[in-house]
Amino acid sequence: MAPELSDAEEYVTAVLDLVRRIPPARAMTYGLVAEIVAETLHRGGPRQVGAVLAGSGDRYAHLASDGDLPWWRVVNAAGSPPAHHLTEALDALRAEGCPLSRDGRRVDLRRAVWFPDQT
DNA sequence: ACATTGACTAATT
DNA sequence: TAATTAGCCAATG
Repeated sequence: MAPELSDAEEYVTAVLDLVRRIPPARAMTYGLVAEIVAETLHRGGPRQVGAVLAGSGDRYAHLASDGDLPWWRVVNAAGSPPAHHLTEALDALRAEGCPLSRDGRRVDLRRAVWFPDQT
């Protein structure tokens, strides 16, 4: 059976599980991820989601299940990927055909945004 | 306890 | 459209 998780681990797990479900060529915003998670855990905000993804490679590596985390599908409210890995994220998004703005520097959220209940 | 920090956001200019 | 500002929530030291 599943091991007991601390509150922090529970939150991290919820975020990672949701992000893993984002289909290729689609995207979610930090705020949207935070809302969905908060529906069940009743805590956290956009900045917490950012903190989880920022630490998914080190601090939370033990919960990140290897490296299969499509972190580039989570962008800010303006559609921009994290500044630290901007080009890498944009390359990945372009590669899977995610709708981008005309200048190709951000996701066209009007077309690409994904909600968990729409498969 | 308190201050700082951040892969955020919405409103304002 | 881009820069600034104030609010936000929880982790960290």
